[in-house]
Amino acid sequence: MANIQQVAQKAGVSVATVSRVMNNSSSVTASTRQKVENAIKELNYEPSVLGRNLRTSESRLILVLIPSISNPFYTEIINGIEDTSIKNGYNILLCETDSSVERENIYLNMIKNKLVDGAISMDPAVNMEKLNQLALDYPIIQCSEYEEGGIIPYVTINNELAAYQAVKHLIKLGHERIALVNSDEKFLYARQRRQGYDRALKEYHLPIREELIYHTDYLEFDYGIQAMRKLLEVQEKPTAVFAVSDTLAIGALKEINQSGLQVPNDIAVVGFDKISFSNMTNPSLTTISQPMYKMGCTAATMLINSVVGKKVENIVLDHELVIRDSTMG
Amino acid sequence: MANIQQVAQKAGVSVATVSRVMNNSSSVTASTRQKVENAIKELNYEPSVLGRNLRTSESRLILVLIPSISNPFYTEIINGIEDTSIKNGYNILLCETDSSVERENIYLNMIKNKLVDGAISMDPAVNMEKLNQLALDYPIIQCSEYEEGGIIPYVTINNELAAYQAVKHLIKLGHERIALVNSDEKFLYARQRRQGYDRALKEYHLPIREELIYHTDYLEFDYGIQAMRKLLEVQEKPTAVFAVSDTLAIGALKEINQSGLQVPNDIAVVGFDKISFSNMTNPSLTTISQPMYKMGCTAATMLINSVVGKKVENIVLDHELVIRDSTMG
DNA sequence: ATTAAATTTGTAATCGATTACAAGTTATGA
DNA sequence: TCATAACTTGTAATCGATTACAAATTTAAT
Repeated sequence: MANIQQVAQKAGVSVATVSRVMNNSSSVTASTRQKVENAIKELNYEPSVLGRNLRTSESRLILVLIPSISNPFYTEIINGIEDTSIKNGYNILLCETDSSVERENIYLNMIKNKLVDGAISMDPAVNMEKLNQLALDYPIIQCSEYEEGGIIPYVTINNELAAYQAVKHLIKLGHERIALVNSDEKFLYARQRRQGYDRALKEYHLPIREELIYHTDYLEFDYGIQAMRKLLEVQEKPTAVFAVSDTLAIGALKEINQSGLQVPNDIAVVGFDKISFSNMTNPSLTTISQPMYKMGCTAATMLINSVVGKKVENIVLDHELVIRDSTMG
Repeated sequence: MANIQQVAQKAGVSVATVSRVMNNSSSVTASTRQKVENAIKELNYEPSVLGRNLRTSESRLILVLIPSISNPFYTEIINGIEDTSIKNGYNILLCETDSSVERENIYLNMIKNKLVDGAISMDPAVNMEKLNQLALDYPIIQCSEYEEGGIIPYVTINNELAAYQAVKHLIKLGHERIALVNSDEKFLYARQRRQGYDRALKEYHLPIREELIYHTDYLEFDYGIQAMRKLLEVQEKPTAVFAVSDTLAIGALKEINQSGLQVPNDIAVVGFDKISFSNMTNPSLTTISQPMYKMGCTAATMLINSVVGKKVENIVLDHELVIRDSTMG
């Protein structure tokens, strides 16, 4: 690969002029510009991003941290982030942390090293201490999961309200024994969805039965199966299940079918996220639709604003209850 | 962020010595090493990857190109790539091309710009001309999809054999009208799987009926539904369907259920890939299991070998037919 | 004690760009 | 025509590391 001096030499100009042509910054005569452009073409020159970034200390690269690429919830968000970033001349660097502090550190250090201009974190298990510390010096946005009262700007939905509406929908259908398949309540979204569940039950004077509340360690299908298996062992079985993710809900669906019961007649199921697969199950899944693409776009916009020095505000987006066959056959 | 000269000054040594401590290359006395390490700790110094890479022209970053993050097929491969990379001191940069030449170029240019040390491509729609040209100068590996007789090393499975076995399985169960839901045969894997399908039918003296072969433009669920809808309109309906991806097969399953027919009694279904969802459908999906994790590991190993200058050979990994409920109720 | 060999440390060039400032060139107006 | 303003171009410093090579120091051998 040719470098800028070779181009300058071939064009018979200085490196400064070549740089000016590349960035069409200050004025260059048409004739010299032509000479330089010819040299560039002849040598097939492309500027070294490394050299440039070292000098300008910007990379036009955005770090996106996700816990796991296998969770379909993130895919739409990422599409939003990517589209918005590219539109603004940034590229994204997608990094899977597996919720491992070690990996997370490797990636977060990129921001200190000027390898990226900022980061969007979507990992609920992120090391908030480290993130807050970094956020003092560098642009960081939290997407979907966040810290209440923290210093890092975030985009999210109203989890409490969404859960409330999901459960209320079940209650309106006549259900009284409604199970909750939640994840670990160390996560804020889990606590918020739990609050919504509680509020709906209280509002309709239904008791909160601990035996109908199950916590899983992970959001994968298998854990949904596990959860449902336990819930079906309860003396008075639930007639409806609200799971805090579609993956869990689909696992539950599978286990209910397996046990010979019918959805929604014997047990109704509601999920959360509206992942694309939620429409492929049999029956199709009632779920809360998060505006995932828009969330991604918003997060990216916020981050880029933050990178260029603008002040950004927290944003709460609207969600929607999507009623399908798993609650109304 | 402190830089190396500040550390040198604080420790009362030269920058060269600091660099030596950082890379524990040549010998440094215990006492000076101590001084430097103290200074590093005090200033909270972390070396600039940009400066280092510019000098050494290596980044210890690997580019991974996938067409779409929403296809679950890639997730396990990526896990394999990531684990192997990290074990060898490399990090990965995951990039979604959406099979867009423009985006692809942006990312592929990173390799010329020394932002990454090499690339693993998994995009069947990749611009082979550009990729081949790059491969002359830089380490590149193709994973899963590849070019026959090309110059780029690849890791894959025997697609023809896998398809042959899948169809043979259906034939052995007594099926004679077996539909094929294929993707565009401009892709090598599609042509190979088609060959396997043809071979199995021929071997058992069954006719190849064009009306039972459907090509889709994309691999998403919706296209499986579309395909099945068409196939159900055929005069003599198929009694079995072989789809070249699980996502398509799951779409087909959904459409069969929707139309009131039973899987596998009315129509049997076989997929390809063994994505994690394939076990969540009702009934669970018979499918070809690709060793995705291992494929990822292999691709990463090959690339790293290539980066350090070793010669690498093409590798064909073993697959497996996983028989589940969608073919044998 | 003296010299040679081995080890440790420092100086300065280098990677490939950008950019302030200086210098050179052209255009403008009296 | 000449002074001045406006515009082009070039020189050289800079970003933050690594690393030959040189210099200084320590160790070993006589």
